[in-house]
Amino acid sequence: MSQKVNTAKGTRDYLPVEVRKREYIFKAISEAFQRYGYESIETPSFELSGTLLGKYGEEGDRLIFRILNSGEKLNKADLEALQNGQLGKFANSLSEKALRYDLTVPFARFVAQHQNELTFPFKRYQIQPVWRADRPQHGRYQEFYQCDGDVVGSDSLRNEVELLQIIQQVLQGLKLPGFTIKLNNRKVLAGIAQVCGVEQELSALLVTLDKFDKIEKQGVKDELTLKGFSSQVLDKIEPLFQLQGDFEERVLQMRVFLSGNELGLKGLEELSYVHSKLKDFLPEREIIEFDVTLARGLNYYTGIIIEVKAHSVQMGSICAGGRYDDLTALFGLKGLSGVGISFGADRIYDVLNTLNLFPESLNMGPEILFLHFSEKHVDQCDIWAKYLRERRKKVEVYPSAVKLQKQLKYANDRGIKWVVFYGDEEAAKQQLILKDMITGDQRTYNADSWLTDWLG
RNA sequence: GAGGUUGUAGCUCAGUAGGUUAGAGCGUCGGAUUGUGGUUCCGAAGGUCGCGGGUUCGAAACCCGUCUCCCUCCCCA
Repeated sequence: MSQKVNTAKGTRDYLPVEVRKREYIFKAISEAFQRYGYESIETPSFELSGTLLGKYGEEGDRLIFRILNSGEKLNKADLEALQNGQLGKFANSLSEKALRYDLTVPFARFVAQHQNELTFPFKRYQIQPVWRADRPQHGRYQEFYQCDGDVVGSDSLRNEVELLQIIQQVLQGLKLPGFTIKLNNRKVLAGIAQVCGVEQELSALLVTLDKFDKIEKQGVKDELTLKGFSSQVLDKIEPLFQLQGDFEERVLQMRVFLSGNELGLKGLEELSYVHSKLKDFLPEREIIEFDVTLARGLNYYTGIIIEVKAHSVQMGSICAGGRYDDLTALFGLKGLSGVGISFGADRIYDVLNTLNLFPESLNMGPEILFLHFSEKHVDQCDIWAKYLRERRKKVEVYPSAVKLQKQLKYANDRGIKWVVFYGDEEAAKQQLILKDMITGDQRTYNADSWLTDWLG
């Protein structure tokens, strides 16, 4: 290699062994969704800027990759805006398309656009890459795959329950030893703000509250003080840091905190309902946790908020989601409530890799390789190979008659278990040798009957 | 978007008071073994020292810029 080459920042290549592992994850997720009747859809990699901009909060727009206009359209560049330092306006004049930032907003657009072609409640899953102009860090990429499942057109909490079951099944299916599903509810958070009389500063309060697990109580208080919250408010929220016990016990404590606040109590009721239903389904409900400080979630969430973290590995959340009552309204379709979750496939990959949880079988290549002695004998090998492939075996015939040492090394490197020796010596005796590359054992078979003998 | 850090062979890394021809291990390739791999032994190939500029008689090393890596914010899968 004479020139230094690299993938772009925050992106990476996937070698065959990595693709096998990724497909293992995708398969676990898509099969789980399918078992619950979700249909797969796809949307374009990029959308009109207007579809995406403004949907993810003020910070969100900054992280959206913009696609530069090409050709004559560049003449539309608003140089005046540039002169005046209006960078946002200038950027908009240069770009009218953007790479999707997540799968939820494009899905909302999709539902609004195809409302007459869909049957509601509509359940879909979608596995595609998304792009964020974020600064790469451990477990954070600029291109990564999300695996979303959403239900729109039903406000039943049974959908939440179903999605949580799916999460549990996927993660259990992937043999993840431990994980915590944290739940909260936007209504509870709104209730907290109302009780404290800071409804106007709701999002400022939530952003800080959400950092509780990281910066702890004092850190939260310091930051809130810095943001101008009064000491009365700080005193008022004190009980939020003192919650103890299991899910229901915490709900009870919050009932006291939110007593008289209709919205907040409604949120608690929802949480309680979801938790009680899960009890019937999930064998290990202790992994379900009520976390009042969980505020994370995009600003379109209105109900339940979900976040999942893996145990015994330091990594951000591997799955997140929530209910959004009005997302499609932004695209002209009102009165349609949705709830969804999003698995972070790349993070799940990193977790499974770190904990060495991928099955050993993923390292295996084709099952059997026919060594190539000469064109004369390889024709017979092709016939056998065809027979085996028709029986769903992964089979290779080495392409040329290079020295055996090289062919065996090839088999070894590829993780091929069986190799077949069929050269002059074997052909003369109407035999072949089958060698087990793992144990090193080899056995002679009759060339006419080995297939049935070996296949059993 | 703000701050910090890193970059030498395919990989992991040595290499500074600036000084001939930039090294090792692993991997790769060839041979020992022209019909037996994963072990061993011998040998070989492989580097614009991230990129661009500057300081200097002389830069992998010092300075500036840029890109990348990793980290802290921000935000999030």
